[in-house]
Amino acid sequence: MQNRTHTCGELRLENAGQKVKIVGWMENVRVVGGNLAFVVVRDFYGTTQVVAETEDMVAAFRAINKESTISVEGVVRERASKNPKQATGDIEIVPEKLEVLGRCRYNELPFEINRSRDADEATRLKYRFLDLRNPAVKHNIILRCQVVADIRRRMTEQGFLEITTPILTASSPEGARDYLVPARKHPGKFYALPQAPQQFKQLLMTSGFDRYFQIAPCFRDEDARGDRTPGEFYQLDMEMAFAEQDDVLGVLETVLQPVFENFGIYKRVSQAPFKRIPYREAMERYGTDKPDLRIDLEIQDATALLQNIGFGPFEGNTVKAVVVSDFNATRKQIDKLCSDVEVQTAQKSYWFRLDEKGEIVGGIAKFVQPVKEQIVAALGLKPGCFVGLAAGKLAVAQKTAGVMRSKLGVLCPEHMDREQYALCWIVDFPMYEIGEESGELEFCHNPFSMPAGGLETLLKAERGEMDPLDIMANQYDLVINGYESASGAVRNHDPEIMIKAFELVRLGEEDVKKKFPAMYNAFCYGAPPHAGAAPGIDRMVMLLTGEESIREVITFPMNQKAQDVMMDAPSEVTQKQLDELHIAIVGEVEKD
RNA sequence: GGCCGAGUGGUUCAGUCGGUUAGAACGCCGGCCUGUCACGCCGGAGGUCGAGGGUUCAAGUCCCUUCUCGGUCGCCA
Repeated sequence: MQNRTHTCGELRLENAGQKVKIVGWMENVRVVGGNLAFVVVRDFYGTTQVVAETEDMVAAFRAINKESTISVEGVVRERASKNPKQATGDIEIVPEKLEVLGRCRYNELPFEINRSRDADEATRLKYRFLDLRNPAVKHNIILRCQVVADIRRRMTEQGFLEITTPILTASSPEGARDYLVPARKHPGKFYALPQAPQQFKQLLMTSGFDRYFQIAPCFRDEDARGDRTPGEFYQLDMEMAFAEQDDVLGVLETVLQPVFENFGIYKRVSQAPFKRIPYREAMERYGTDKPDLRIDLEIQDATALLQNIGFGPFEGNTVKAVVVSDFNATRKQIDKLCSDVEVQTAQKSYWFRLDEKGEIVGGIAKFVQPVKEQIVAALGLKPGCFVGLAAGKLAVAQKTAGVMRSKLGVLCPEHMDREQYALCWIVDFPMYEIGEESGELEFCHNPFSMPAGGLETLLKAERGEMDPLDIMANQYDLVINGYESASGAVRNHDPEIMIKAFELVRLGEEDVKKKFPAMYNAFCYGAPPHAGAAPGIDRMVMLLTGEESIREVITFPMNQKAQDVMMDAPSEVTQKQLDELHIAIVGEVEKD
């Protein structure tokens, strides 16, 4: 027999009596006596039990280190004692021939395969090839493949073409830090890895490809987070010509809603069309542009009532309140909540409660007491309510209250129905904002978005007939359970509007040409109105699997410092390589 | 770069107020065991307590410095 006849997941009772050959990793040997041992063989598909019944065979298996790859030829037999927990638990193989295919040279592993998730993450990443042998770890990667395949199918069914775009391209002047690649043939010049295929997909639109998508790698040299991998990540990048916002939202609803229903750990999923919440409303009600709608709490304004009660931090400030009914957390939990909020926002937060008798107690109760009747009426308070408070300039108070809201959701399960996917669109983002550093008008997100109302709106702002801060962009984010999961826009395809949009931030035609030469040039040759978006694949799979770390859904992730400890990247290169690239290392550097 | 947390046999952790020979579980090695399936029972090996310095009669424990990892803020059009 040359190849395996069956995988380790497929033998059943009806195979009893057959002569078979399986191959896989020797997961475990349970010796039950001098001439009886049970051996577990694992491959991609499952595990199968092999029973050694002679002294020689027991000794042969015992001589092999666990996790070696072996092949076993033998006869399938019904088990004397079946295991209902195992798919192949009705049968076992009585071996006739045992062969070691790939010896594991170590009898102790860095971690036990089936408990690898308990091991230190640095160790897991260094031995990721072993970590991935764990079916629980492997499962996330398999699911990711299935999700990507499903997305491809649904996009293709809707007439989208998958087109790949260059990985070596030009550095783009805005946004994240670029990864640079020195150009050997052009001393002193660099390619950059794309932060997204943004410009290429817009160029494809001007070329007449009506519907484009790509499961696209994106590269950004920014620091990692639990939900953000450093270096590289994947997006479902898509764009449609002659399309508007509703067309894009409709396509993504058609694609993503079933993905969450079919692959998610939670079976309840928002039905399309998803709720659309204007940016300003989201900030007002949830204190964030990525609200977790699984939490039923909303932020209320308490400025008029509480600003002048003589409590210092409220004076002259906006005051936002989060009311939680039937609150029963402990004082210790409240203190923890406030300190967590402070860590995350660098802002103090305040609180009081209504006890069972309806008396105002705790926190800043003393200050609130004089306006008790008004506040109870205005916020609709009942006995047992908790009121979390945040103060500051409008945006600060909103943001702080928003963080408080999400932490209160976690603290109070009765206000957060966790086991579901709550999807919504945040729409109508402002086009401009006042930059924190510059104090001047700047683009809020990206300059590719079409301002709502087009040229006419920009001209009004220019003439002083409207506040540029009130100009909305045709831009939208998909938010799932509090995670920003996609970002998109109706693009600005009109050079004239583009220039005007840039003029409002003290730039002009020359800057547009310099920053986006290909796109500007292309748009001067007749561009279709177009719109698109880019949902993040990694983050989506993370939500589908319920993982809290994005690294659990990436096959070979880097650590927080953007190092691949398995491959030892980044690493030093030879002087010859540097010379060819005209690169000199200057200053202090860490030596490996 | 700031802040928070962690670092103790191969792995995951415990270690009280600074005080005997630093413990446990899993793994490993040896022995016993004829139906195990997280096999069981008995025995054994395995530790510069991340590193360096300090305080002390005495440091895993207290202090300082530093390294590594994770979380978070900045950052991520």
